[in-house]
Amino acid sequence: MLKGFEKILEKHDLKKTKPRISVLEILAERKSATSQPDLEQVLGKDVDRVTLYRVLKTFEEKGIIHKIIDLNGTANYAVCSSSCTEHQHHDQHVHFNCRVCLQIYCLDSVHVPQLQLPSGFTPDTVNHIVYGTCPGCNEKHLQA
Amino acid sequence: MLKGFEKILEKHDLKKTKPRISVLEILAERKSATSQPDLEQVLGKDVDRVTLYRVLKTFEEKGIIHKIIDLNGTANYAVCSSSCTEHQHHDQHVHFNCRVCLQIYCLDSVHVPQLQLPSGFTPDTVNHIVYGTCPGCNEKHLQA
DNA sequence: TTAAGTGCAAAATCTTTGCAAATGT
DNA sequence: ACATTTGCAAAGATTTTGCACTTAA
Repeated sequence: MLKGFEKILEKHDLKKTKPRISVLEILAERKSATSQPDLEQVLGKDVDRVTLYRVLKTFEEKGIIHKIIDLNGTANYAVCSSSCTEHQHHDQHVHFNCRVCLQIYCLDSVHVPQLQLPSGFTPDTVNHIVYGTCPGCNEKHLQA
Repeated sequence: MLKGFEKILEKHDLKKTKPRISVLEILAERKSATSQPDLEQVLGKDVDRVTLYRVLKTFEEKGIIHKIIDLNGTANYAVCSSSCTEHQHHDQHVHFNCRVCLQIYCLDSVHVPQLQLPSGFTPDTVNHIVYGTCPGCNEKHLQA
C-alpha cells in the first residue's frame, strides 16, 4: 500500500523521487510551517539546494504546499490542509509567528473574520499573520 | 519653518541628510507602500544602494516606517500612520496587495477584528494582508 | 571639531539558469 | 526507451561588512 505522500505525488502526475518524498515527510511530520533554511539543514547533503528550490516551487504550483513569509521575509512552507488545487489555492487560516523561537503555527481552529473592504477591492486570498509569543516560549519566559 | 519630515528626523535624533529626506519625501507622497526596488529606481544614482538599506533599517528601528512583505517576499515600506515608537510598533491596519499592479494599499479605514487565539498565544502585532484586485485594475479588466 | 552618516569596493548570501548524467515509469 | 528530474557549475541578484571621506550639528 502506498504511503500518503506517494498518493499525493501520483495525484499530481509527479514522479516519486527521493527529494520529493523527503520534503513531504519533513513537512508532514511537523504541525508548524518549516523555513527553507530549516529544510536545507535537515535534508543535509542528501538533497541539493537547487533541487529543493525546484521541489518547493513545483509543490506550490500544484497546490500541495503553501508558502508563508515570516518576519524576516524568509519563506516557510506547510502542507495544505484542505483541498487546494492548482487553481483554487485556499489559505484562509491564521498563522502565528513566534518572535522567540520563530516557529510558524497554522491555527486552523481560529475563525478568520469576514472583512468589509472599501468598494472596488476584490479579495481572493487573505493572509493573516499574528506575531507574538507562543505557548512554549511564554512558559520559559515566566519561569526565568 | 521645518517641513514635516525634518521634524520627524529631529524627533528621533537623526541628522537631516539628503538621503533620509529624499526617502521620506517619496514615501510620504504615496498613499500605498513602496517596494525597495521601486525606491532604488526613483532615487536613481543620487543615493547609494547601501545607504538606502541603512536608511530603511534605521527608520524601521525608530518606528518611522514599517515594512510589509508582499507576494514575492519583497520588502515594501510605508510611513507609520499613527503613533509608532521604538518599542510599541503598532501596525494594526489591513494591507491590500493587488495581484495585477502589485501595489500595496494601507487600508486604515478597515476595522481589524479581534481574534480569539488558543490559550498560551500572546499576540503583539497583527499583519493582515489581503490579496486580490484593486479598484483601478478591476475597472480596466471589466472594460477589456 | 567630531560623532554620525555616506559612498565605494568587496565579501557573503541567496536565487536562478544551463546542461549533462541519473532516475522513475 | 524516454521524458522528468536531479546535481553540479556558474551566472545573477540581493544583502552585509569594512573603511576612508564627507557632512550636519
